[in-house]
Amino acid sequence: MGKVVAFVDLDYFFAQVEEVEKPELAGKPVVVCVYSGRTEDSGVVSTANYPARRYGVKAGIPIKRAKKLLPPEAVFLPIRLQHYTQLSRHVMSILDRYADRMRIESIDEAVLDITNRVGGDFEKAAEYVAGMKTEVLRATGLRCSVGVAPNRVVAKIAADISKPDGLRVVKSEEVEDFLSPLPVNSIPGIGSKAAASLAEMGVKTVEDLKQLSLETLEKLFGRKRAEYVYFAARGKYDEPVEPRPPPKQVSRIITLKRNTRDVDDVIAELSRAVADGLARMEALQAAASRVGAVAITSDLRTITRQAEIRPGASYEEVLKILRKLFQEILQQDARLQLRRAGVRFSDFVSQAGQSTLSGYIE
DNA sequence: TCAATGCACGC
DNA sequence: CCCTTTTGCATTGA
Repeated sequence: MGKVVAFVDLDYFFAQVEEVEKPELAGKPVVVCVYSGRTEDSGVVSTANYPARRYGVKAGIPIKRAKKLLPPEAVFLPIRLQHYTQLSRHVMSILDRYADRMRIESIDEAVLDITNRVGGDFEKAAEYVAGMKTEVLRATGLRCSVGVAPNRVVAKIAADISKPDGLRVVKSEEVEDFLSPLPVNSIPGIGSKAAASLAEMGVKTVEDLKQLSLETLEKLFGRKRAEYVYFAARGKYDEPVEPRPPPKQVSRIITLKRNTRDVDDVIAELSRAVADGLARMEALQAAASRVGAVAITSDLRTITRQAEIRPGASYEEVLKILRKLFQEILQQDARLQLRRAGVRFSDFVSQAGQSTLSGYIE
């Protein structure tokens, strides 16, 4: 028997949370912002609600540009990530009760295998999922969009298309007709770069994409991605719904008050992020054996350097190594100015003889 | 095999 | 006209 998979996506999540908690925002454009602290209004839009989107405001655009696009009644709020995380957990705990197996994809997305819950029946799935949406709404005030399909890729696309507050079921026999007319970038994993190279070849829709051989795709995307795209375009990319494994790396990045090539400045401004990253590692019960410096230059290029550390290295030890790494980066080009700086912990090793390395053999 | 880079995707 | 943050993965080049 084929699977029944539901993909749940909380609508414009962060902005929706603000709307739910502040009824006076009703009907107004709401923009949740990541302020970088460099100047007043420097930073980007994290999420915008639908009234704001009508003016062309969306995730990723500069706050300044959003202010120009929107009328005076628009409301700009700073991101409250911890709060959204709490609400997300609440929602996920509800969703979990509706699933045979669930995978939390991100703060606002989850994939549920509901095959047994609905006896493999897509008609039943529609009602079942509608009930789930209602419970989430009653418990939290939040609306979500849900796609139901035989696998997670198609389910995600169905959820995307149904937004906001949507519910779209795509039965097995409907999958091909559902996918064919969609633009190639509807497929998760095909972003702007991949879509652009495909467009150059005249490939615009999933139907067009299906005409390309595995070999052609391989030349465009490399082996792994080609295989994924090949099957995804046919609605046949399938994998079991399994919980997300623990993170393999922890990183923190900050925007510097001003561009600099002074290592002391960089380290001073980065220190809080380092402490924060170490706290996250502690919470994960993980110890890194590598640490990396991430430098973003004034022209927004990214340069990275890594070094080995003693797993469980202290804050001071980490700062010392980071200082060396940033020095290396700056020395490679005397003209470099850093705009942003970050730290990355990776290559985790865990205690008690366990190994996080997948290739580990007893 | 390792280090560095780039793409994707999310908000 | 301005440019945040986090993680995973694949490719590339040595």
